[in-house]
Amino acid sequence: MISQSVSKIVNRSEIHRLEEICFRVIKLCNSKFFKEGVCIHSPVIKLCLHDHLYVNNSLLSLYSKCYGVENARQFFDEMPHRDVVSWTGVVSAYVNSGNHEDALEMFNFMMVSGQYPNEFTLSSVLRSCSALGEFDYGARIQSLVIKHGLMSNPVLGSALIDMYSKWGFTEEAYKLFGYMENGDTISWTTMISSFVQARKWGQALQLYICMIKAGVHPNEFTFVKLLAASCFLGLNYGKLVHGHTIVWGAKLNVVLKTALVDMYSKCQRMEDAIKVSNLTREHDVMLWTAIISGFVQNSKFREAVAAFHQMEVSGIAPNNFAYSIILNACSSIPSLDLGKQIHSRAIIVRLEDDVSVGNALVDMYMKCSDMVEYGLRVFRGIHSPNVISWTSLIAGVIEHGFDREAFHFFTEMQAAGVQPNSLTLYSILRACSTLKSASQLYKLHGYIVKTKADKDILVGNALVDAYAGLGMIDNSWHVISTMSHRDVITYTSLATRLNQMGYHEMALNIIPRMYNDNVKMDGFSLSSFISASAALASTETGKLLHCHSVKSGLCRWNSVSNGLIDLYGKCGCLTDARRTLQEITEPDVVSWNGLISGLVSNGYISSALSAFDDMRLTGIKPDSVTFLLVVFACSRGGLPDLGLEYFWSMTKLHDIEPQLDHYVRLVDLLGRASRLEEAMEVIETMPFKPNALIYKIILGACKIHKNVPLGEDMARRGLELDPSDPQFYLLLARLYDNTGRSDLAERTCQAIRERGLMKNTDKSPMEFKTKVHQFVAGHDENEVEEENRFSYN
DNA sequence: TTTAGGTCAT
Repeated sequence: MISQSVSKIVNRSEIHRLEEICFRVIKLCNSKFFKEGVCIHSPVIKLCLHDHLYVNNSLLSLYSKCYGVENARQFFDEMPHRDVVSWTGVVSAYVNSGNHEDALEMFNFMMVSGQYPNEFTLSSVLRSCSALGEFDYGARIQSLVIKHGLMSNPVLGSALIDMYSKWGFTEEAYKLFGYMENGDTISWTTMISSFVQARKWGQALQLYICMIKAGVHPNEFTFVKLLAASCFLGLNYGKLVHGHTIVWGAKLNVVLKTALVDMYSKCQRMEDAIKVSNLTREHDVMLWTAIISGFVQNSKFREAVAAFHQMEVSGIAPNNFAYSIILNACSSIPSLDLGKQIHSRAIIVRLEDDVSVGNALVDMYMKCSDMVEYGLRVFRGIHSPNVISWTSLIAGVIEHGFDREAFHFFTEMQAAGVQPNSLTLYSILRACSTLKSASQLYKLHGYIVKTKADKDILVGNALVDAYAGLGMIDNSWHVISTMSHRDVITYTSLATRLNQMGYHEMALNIIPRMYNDNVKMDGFSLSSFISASAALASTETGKLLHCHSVKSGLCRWNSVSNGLIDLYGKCGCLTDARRTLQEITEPDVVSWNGLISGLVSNGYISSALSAFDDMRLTGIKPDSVTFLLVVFACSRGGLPDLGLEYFWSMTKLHDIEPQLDHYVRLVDLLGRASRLEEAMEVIETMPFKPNALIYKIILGACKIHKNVPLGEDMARRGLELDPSDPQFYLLLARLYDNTGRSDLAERTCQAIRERGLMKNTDKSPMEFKTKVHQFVAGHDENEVEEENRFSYN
């Protein structure tokens, strides 16, 4: 219709009138942005109005919107005359299409041509500087802004604030904001956005309060940013901001709804999130993605899958974000079947090549499949793997126990020009501990110091833990001393490692270091310290830690109270152990196991079995550890039939499959009760290969029951398993001694010396001999008991 | 011809 009217006018050769009408039509097309507008570019118009600047500038704008920036550029090049609007038009065309390099190049041409920029040009150029991180260029533009006296222009002010914020210079941005008089909604919102980007949530909210006081009206843009801050400030702030959106009459568009959904889901209020999303019918791909993500964050995986399906049914195609999130849900469930289904859909919708989807697939296969091959195959299919792809791969192979391969991938990643980030380093440092590779650790440490990656506490903590995992405690402390700050994880991981190595006193010495460093204990660290005190049977330290747990309220953590029960049990303070259990609001199976263990190891067999009954009466189901304890209790209490009953009740009543340890206890139970034949039958029929301990137990029992042939057989079978274990000889020597065959006992001790088995111990041959005689004198329980002693932690 | 907003991952 437009082209017809224009043609009619051309035929009548009313050129002046045409100019005016064309100008208006183009303006209309520009503002309405409807496709019919493109007919205006017909050659007739171009010929007739070839040197009409205003018309051409409008046409340029239309070209960039309808035909893309390249055509706009071509049109610009053909223009006989250009003014600041023409130049700005083509610069902003490049900016809007994301061609920031070309935008800056065009701006350079403009300056060379002698054309002065205006505020419109400068704000466009600032956007490009911001996007490209062109610090010096941006600073030059700022000086132009100052030179032209445009600092008070709110548009330029906002663009400068935005640029400084994107570079991470929040303070400079705030200074600029302070210089601006008459800030408008946009400049205030930009500054709030700057604080949010810098993770200064509280300052963002404070600035909002100042904004209201200054009489500037917030709008939906402002609230979107405030809601992002509220996610981290907590639900009360989020609700307050939500209330303000209503008070200030902000338009509940799909963007504001998405921000509200995100806030409620991050505050674990999915019901409210859904309620908000249903307030209006408008849903787009980002809103749906936020909803799906919310369900995943709140571990509602079924609902997440349902929402994904609902989104598709509503006619909105899930994008790469939605696919990544739903694959993440598959990893968390974990469900390989669902993951495979989503994978095939991603292929159908051609999102397979998207790097985010690829990364999520690598992660999903690594977490859901028993084999690393699937994940590796997906990884190899990613065109340009980024640091997240590599980290998913490395963390995945480490999880599958391929620590050595992780190092190969780490090297390959760097060779491909991808630099590791904190999480990559965190993962690879874990592999160092597992591989016990000090040389790799030194290399990594060097790299970390060089790249200043240790500024991230995650990396610093991983380094501390890696050195401690290799037993290099001094190096751990050295790293700690070089860290800019330390947190509770720094000290807890070190304490845990020290406990694992048996350096319990060193673990306890961390407490004053933490105190001096103003690092507060949490439930995890306190549990570690309690466990160190328990291992040392240190009632004094234990009681101090108990006091601390009550004062700090950390006794609410079951792991803390359970540690205390264990501690009191090991110290023989069974009244305290029982009281601690009674003070727990909801004791769990570990709490009860702790009490039973304490009672058994202190010889209170009937009390231990009563505690087992009490536990079941309170509705707590016993676990496999409980049965190790009760069978052991029966063994020590000389109650073989009851022990057998408990043992068989595991499968019959409690659906717990006995493990090798349970069979060891069972053999011990029967051996102590002189039921050696039954014990041997257990060994022959159990679904596990006997271990050395089980032979030692029978061998010990043979001594008591003076069964030399069986004892010799057990020693022979045991030595087949481990010929270098001197205990078999020692136990055999005891058996011979006990049956009056001191000649054979002496010959057996001789064998120990001849075979050089003493080097495995710290003791001299004489001490060994004495020890053997000590056994004979009746203290013989200790030697096997040492290994046989129950440890449930 | 110019300025501010929402969904993902290791």
